[in-house]
Amino acid sequence: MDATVALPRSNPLILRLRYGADLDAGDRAMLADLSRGRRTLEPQQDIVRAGDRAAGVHLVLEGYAFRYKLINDGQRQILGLLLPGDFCDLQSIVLGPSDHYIAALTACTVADIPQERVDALVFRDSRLARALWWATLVDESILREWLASMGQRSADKRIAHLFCELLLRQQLVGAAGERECPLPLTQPMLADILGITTIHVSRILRDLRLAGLIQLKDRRLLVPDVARLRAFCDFDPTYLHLVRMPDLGAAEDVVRIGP
Amino acid sequence: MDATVALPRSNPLILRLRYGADLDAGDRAMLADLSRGRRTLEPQQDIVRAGDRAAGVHLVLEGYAFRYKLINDGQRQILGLLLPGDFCDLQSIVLGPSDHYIAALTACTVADIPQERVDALVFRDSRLARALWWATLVDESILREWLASMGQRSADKRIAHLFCELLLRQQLVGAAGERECPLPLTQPMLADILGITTIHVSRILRDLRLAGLIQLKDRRLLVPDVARLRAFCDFDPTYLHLVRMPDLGAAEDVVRIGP
DNA sequence: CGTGTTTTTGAAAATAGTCAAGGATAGTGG
DNA sequence: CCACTATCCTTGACTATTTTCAAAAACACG
Repeated sequence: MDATVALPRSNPLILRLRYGADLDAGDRAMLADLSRGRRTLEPQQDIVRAGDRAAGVHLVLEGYAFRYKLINDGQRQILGLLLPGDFCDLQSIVLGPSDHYIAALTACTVADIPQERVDALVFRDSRLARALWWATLVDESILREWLASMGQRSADKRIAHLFCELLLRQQLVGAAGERECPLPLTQPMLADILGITTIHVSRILRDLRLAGLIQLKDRRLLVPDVARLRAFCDFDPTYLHLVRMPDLGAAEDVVRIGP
Repeated sequence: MDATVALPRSNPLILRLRYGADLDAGDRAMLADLSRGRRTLEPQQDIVRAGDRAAGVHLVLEGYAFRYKLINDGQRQILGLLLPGDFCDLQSIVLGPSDHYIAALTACTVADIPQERVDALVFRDSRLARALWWATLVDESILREWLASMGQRSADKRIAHLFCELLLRQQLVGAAGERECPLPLTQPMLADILGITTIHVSRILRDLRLAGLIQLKDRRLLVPDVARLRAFCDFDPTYLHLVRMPDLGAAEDVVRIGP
């Protein structure tokens, strides 16, 4: 990491919450302050284990993490991907012991935020509380879209939809270009996201490549024609709730998110 | 709060929130007060439409409702079932326009709660805010379990798991016996919950019946041996978060929830 | 350079979907 | 009370999708 301290400008949490509420400089300072106690994790290292009674909350600052559950005899379902600016387990302060695992997907840095500091934000300051609540509700909304995808979309559209989502979500925190982004997911992991086998993932990715919809190289995804991929899988970003609510103030610094 | 006044004992919201926080009589009175302006809905009638900018929030008091999304050319994925005591759209106060539909499943009565009253609870009173937040987080937890079920469980275990969940959730609000409960879901609806076809649902229900795991009659589910059904589908109710957190006070009136 | 994981492919088997049709059920209006 | 309609439920035969099993090629890393 480079020597000149972490700038609020590039703080992924602040970037993420822009759509959740109209934060002033003081709010942003408080959020930036949450990112202080950072820690680096190896890929595959657990951040939260099912049953853990958390002493605090974790915030992803760099890299990817993911939620998962283990069903039956060790089958893994990945329940969500956590990008920079995403809280891992904000729910634990209210819900108690986690019902699922969270692990680093890539090498990543997370902030460990002590319980009291979160309590102070969530239960006392209503504007920041609202912003944080917004973030967890967007997570829930993504979960609903994944469930709908799993139930109703064919496997190829399911992958395409996931790629559209990841491209967009990474753009939001400045981690992606217009048409390409990091994609540190192996095929076994994609399989555990999509609920299909690794072998099937391989075949479908080949088909998408042959159809000219995507290119994969060096753990990066390139989408030659974003509009075409979106049309293919019927991608509608409404569920990411990136439109600021009118009564929350002027949207001075809203980022453009698409074509 | 004295015993003569309106039914806090049978108020489904109060029953539901027992696990979310330790509410005193005043809290319970406020919650009971939310159930005042009630309205009756026909089956299939929409409560919330995707895109709606809600003027308030809806709470199910009697009957079932359900969330759903429409994908592509009208395929429906059911995203959750709402039982008495469940909020339909608490998220809308923070998230803005809904990204999905909510409709009555059976005839049901809902309370329409104006925005300001919810704001007053959610953003000012921290104990009730916590209880309400807990409820939305349990919803999210159920959603995660459904996603895991969809991705990793075979169709027969998926149905069995859903039945275990419904039996238990209805017991929590006093709507079910030890081994049986209402099941107002048609097979086409089950299909849209489970992401399989109606025909397949029919065949699997027959198999479960033949295996002696369930009985269906008059829109009711009877489970002859709950432990056996739970074992069959690996049902673990942890995800419903029915264990009161230790630091929230004594669990004087916690209900037993299974063997 | 070897070792382990990831990716790819082929062929067989299992699971789930499609098409078609008949029976059951509930509600409607005569 | 009965026909009439619509939806729901069930079954059979066929098809498509996805998994399983097996094996080899590509790649990453110490």
